[in-house]
Amino acid sequence: MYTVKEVAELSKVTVKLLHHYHRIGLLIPTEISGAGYRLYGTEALERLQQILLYRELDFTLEQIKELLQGNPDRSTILEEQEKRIQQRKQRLERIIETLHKTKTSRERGEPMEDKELFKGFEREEDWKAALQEQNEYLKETYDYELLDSAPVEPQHMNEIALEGAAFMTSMADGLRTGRKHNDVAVAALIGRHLEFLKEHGHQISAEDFAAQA
Amino acid sequence: MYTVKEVAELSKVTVKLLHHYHRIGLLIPTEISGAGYRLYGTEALERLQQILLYRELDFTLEQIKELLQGNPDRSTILEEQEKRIQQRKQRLERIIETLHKTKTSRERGEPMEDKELFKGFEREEDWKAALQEQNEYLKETYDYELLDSAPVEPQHMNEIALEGAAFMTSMADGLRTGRKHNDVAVAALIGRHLEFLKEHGHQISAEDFAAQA
DNA sequence: TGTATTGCCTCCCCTTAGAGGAGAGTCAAC
DNA sequence: GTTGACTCTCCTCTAAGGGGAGGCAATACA
Repeated sequence: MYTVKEVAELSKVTVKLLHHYHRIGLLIPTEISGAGYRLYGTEALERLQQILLYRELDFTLEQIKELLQGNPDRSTILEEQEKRIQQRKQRLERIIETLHKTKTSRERGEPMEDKELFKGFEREEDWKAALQEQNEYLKETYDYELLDSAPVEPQHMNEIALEGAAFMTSMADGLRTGRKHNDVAVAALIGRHLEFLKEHGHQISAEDFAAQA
Repeated sequence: MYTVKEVAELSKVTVKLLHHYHRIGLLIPTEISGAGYRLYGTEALERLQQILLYRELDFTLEQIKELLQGNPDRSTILEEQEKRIQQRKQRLERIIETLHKTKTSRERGEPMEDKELFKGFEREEDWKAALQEQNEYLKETYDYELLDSAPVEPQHMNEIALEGAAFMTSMADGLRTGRKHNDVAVAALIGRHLEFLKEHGHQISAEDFAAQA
């Protein structure tokens, strides 16, 4: 059992926030001591983690409350949350792209089109639609190419293509920003990539991958 | 010159927000028409872009105002903004990491340490410090690890590293500029890459390479 | 030329997600 | 038994807008 201050330190939030979440019924302490002190157990901490994740995704506290009460299946929630965070990351990537364009066009003295200035600032719904479009485009070109090789399920291939693209962009980004080869983020990235390949039947040893890389 | 609605559509914000930014003196229209209509020119749009970027980085509007008035050098601002966005992206990556850990430890039924639950939720300053630490740690372990594997000639490794880097950058560049997978330049690039690998004793068939790619 | 629609304005109040602080009780340690 | 750190409730304050009313302005079209 943790007190407010302990929870606050553990989760890097303020005590005020815990009060607030209690008051609005979003995170009720596991137990209240005789003196009225809030005491939180592990399951409350887990709930707090969920809350903070959802908050990171710009859900309102009201929405978070619903999400957490309607759906008791934590794994599904986690899946969803990851998808949304990935989307958000991609949005940031797109903003970075726009930033780059702005910088280079400015160096060259070429003016940018006004509407170009705002790519990446779409609301997430628009953004989702745009992704959808691109996915379809990929599927098409991808299917076309595939006629020469083995037939595949589009669903499956799509997944692979997306993973690959994500991997490449992330790596390229790392190179561009001078992130070191031994950075933890890079290692994690590669780890996931290899795991993904393995899962999809293209096993490759870390050594071979390293040699090629 | 654009009216509020036009600017709103261009930049995907609401008219209300433009009113608001005008009222607090953050974004003053280039001109006010006889009837009191707000009219925005390109330089106002550029300022709006800056504002939205800073907002994305969680600066308060007050801070943004200062940043934009104190420093007239747009390029420096852009540089800074990109750094911060990159940092933010890395923070998201770390959160994703934590999410993954939570998921797998949950699948295996192993409980997670309470404090582990909150990695990635640090405020950005803490977060920067943590990254620094980890980098150093990795550098150490990396050197350490290398002792166990085969000794290599730096000359040779260098060559390979250079080829690899060149290949990656070229590919990344291609992706970024939307060059198609079946572009002749890409094919040539891949051809050279495969040949290089072969020469250096890491033969890989075109099929395997394609599968992995 | 009139009329309808759409767009714009100001003004005022509402909301969300907390932060700040006052005043008072509680706990642990020396 | 006192002190210092911690906790509680209650109240007010803030930032960043959103909603809507009431009233001009501009455009479209018949």
